[in-house]
Amino acid sequence: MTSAQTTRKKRANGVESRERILDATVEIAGERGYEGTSIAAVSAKCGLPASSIYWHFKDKDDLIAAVIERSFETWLVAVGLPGEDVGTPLERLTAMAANVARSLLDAPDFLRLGLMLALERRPTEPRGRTVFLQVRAVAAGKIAEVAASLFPDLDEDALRTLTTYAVAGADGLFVQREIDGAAVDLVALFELHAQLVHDAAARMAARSKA
Amino acid sequence: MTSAQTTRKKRANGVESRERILDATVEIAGERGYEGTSIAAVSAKCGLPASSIYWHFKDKDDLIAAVIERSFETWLVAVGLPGEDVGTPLERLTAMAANVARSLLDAPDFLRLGLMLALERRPTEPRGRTVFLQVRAVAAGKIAEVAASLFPDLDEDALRTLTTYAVAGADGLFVQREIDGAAVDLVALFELHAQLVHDAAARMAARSKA
Amino acid sequence: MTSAQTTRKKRANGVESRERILDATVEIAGERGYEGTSIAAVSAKCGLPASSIYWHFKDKDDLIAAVIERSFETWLVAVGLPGEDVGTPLERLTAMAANVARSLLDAPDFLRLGLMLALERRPTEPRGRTVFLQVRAVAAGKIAEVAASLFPDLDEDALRTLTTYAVAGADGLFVQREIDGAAVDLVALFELHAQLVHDAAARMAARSKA
Amino acid sequence: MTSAQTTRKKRANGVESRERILDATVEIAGERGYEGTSIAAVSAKCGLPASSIYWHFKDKDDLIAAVIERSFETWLVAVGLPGEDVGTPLERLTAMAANVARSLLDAPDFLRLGLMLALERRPTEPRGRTVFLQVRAVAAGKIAEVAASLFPDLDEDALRTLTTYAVAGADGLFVQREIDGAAVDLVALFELHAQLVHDAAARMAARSKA
DNA sequence: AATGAATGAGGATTCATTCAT
DNA sequence: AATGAATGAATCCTCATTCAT
Repeated sequence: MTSAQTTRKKRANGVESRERILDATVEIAGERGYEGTSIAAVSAKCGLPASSIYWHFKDKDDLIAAVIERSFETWLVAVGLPGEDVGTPLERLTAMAANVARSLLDAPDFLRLGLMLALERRPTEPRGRTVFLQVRAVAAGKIAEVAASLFPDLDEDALRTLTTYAVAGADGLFVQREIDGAAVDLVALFELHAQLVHDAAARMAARSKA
Repeated sequence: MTSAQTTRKKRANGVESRERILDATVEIAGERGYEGTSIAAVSAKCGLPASSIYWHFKDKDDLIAAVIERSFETWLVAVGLPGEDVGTPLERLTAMAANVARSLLDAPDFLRLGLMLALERRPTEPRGRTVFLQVRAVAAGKIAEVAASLFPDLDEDALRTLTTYAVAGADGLFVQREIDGAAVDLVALFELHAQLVHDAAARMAARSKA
Repeated sequence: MTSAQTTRKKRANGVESRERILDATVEIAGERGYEGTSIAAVSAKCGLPASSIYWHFKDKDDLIAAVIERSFETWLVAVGLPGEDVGTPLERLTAMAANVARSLLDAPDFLRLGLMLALERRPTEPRGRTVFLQVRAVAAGKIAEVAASLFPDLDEDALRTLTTYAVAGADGLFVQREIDGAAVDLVALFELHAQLVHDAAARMAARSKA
Repeated sequence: MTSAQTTRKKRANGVESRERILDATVEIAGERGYEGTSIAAVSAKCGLPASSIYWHFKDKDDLIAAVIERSFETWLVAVGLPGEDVGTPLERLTAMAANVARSLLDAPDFLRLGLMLALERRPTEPRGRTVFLQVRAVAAGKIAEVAASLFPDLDEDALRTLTTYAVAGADGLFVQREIDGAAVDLVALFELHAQLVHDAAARMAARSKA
């Protein structure tokens, strides 16, 4: 423990301040979206003056993009890796879906905030939206990978359709959960989703082969 | 040409003004969401001064709620009635889904705006959000009705699960279309969705009977 | 009872509307003063649209002046005439003071509103202020009359000083009552005031005579 | 001349800005009361933009309360301490009254503004009104102290009555001066007031003793 | 690494008033 | 005698951002 820490307790810990700002922003942006997130509100919530926020982030856009980035990374860790390659394709898909569902129960802010941004169509697209779409493309890529490895016979078109449908379903179920809260059994619905996607993939793969 | 038309814009017709305001608001709110919709922007787009907007609507909340209500009604008309009772359940479901998909390509304002509001969690819920959720419940009800008539053996639990899944899928696909634009073949994806929901329903009904 | 009154109940009774507007204005202006009184608020309270208020009154200034005038007239009736010429000067003064005090217990709006206006110093004096000052001059004149008749030896200077002091005391006690409410025994204080003014008058008259 | 003075007005001194805002507000609020005081007008008079005013004061309420507080403190200094304990009670009371009268000729802003606020009865009491009433209670307390020391025989009831009467008289005379301007010899009237209060006190003390 | 103070633009909303009907 | 609709100016206040320290 340095003397600076003991006596002042506030001797400039840049990293910690940055983190405090992001924490505050996540909370507010998750509540009120992009426009609804004001620097003043973030400042009030994190205790640092507004001008300090500008020391850590170029502008509001930058701040929100950073929030999405950080939240996505956190989520990626929470979902975990695809897991071992055991069981039938259906078993493996179902396990993965349940895993994702559980990770979404903590309502990752990047998804809620990102979807809000994605639905907007403002002339100058916020950087946060771009980040979200990239991040989402990464996720879609992983899904496509798994699908391709489980059903090698799928042609490219079918693969894209399935991936789109799989991601869309995940989004929709997440929205449902946001709206109806605990009344929605997210894990069960994701398992159902996995099964239906699996069936569709099997059918498409069979047709492709023929 | 009446004198009213000649004098132009002065001493105007209340109903028409109201409509003009709603038209302008739909456009802006669809683009920028709740907070991003400024009364000044609406005023600029519809040509009426901001103070006149307040003659027709109590406040911004009221205005946006009205927009959602009207847009939903327009959409309901656009989707049309469930259609005739012909064909197999699968054919009928697929036709309905395609219908919904097409209607969403045209008049999706209430959905985009509504989803944005639904994703927010602000402490004092905007009236627009409430309206959207009600309106959405109406839509879910209709779906449940159709499902119950096509698969009378479904128990209540299965019915609720299926409805939730069907609505969630629709939301998700709509979001996908908003994000990726024309690259997404909304009609095809809705047809796929209809098929998967149908298969799931058939399976559940069979299990229920047994 | 005419058929119009029976069937419609709202067949244009100008006088009654005017009265309703004044009633509403008195309440609001008494609460919030001149600037705080908005036509919209008056309209909301009396049920008539704002434009109707402008049918009855030229503008806001006119409306408020009318309120003060009417309230003063009501009050004049409530105070009543100076009463019979019986008893010693002190007795008569005390009786008058008690009378005034009792009339002020209903907190006549013209006084509260008038004092608010009187304390303002805006560049263009509201007509309501002028009306109040006139009305107040009338009241001061009556007091001077009584004093002159009770103490004929008072010279003009002394008379003016006494009148000013008497009126000022009344104002001050009224303000006190407004601030502290029922905790102030207005009648007792007015009686004390009457006695002190009486003593001062007697002393001055004696000095004048000498 | 320091660089700060040369750059002029930029990168300014917080305390001084605050003071400038208060100065401007005192002038305007003294003229037009609470509602009549617009932030835009204050901004114009003090040279700082409206948004800067909000850096120093939470809102208009806060600003006006601060004005009253400061003006009262200024006034307290201007009235000065009760002075030395010399002369008869009457002489001392008269000297104090003249002192107060003179101070009211100079720095009466808090009183004029405060009385305006005191006369209002709006549902949500402005903080400025609360501050004024507190401040006024302090003043009344000092008067009661002096009275008690000059007439130790006064019982509590008499003391309260006298204090109320003394304060009310001061208010009323101040109002009179505001209305009639220089035509009112405030010092002379305060001396008369002091004498009458003195006589009343003496009488009450005698009665109390008996 | 931080922050007190400032600022112009813009936010929603209310104002007193008008006028055709 | 009354009113629905409109309107420009003003209201209070918040916005994102800057910059000297």
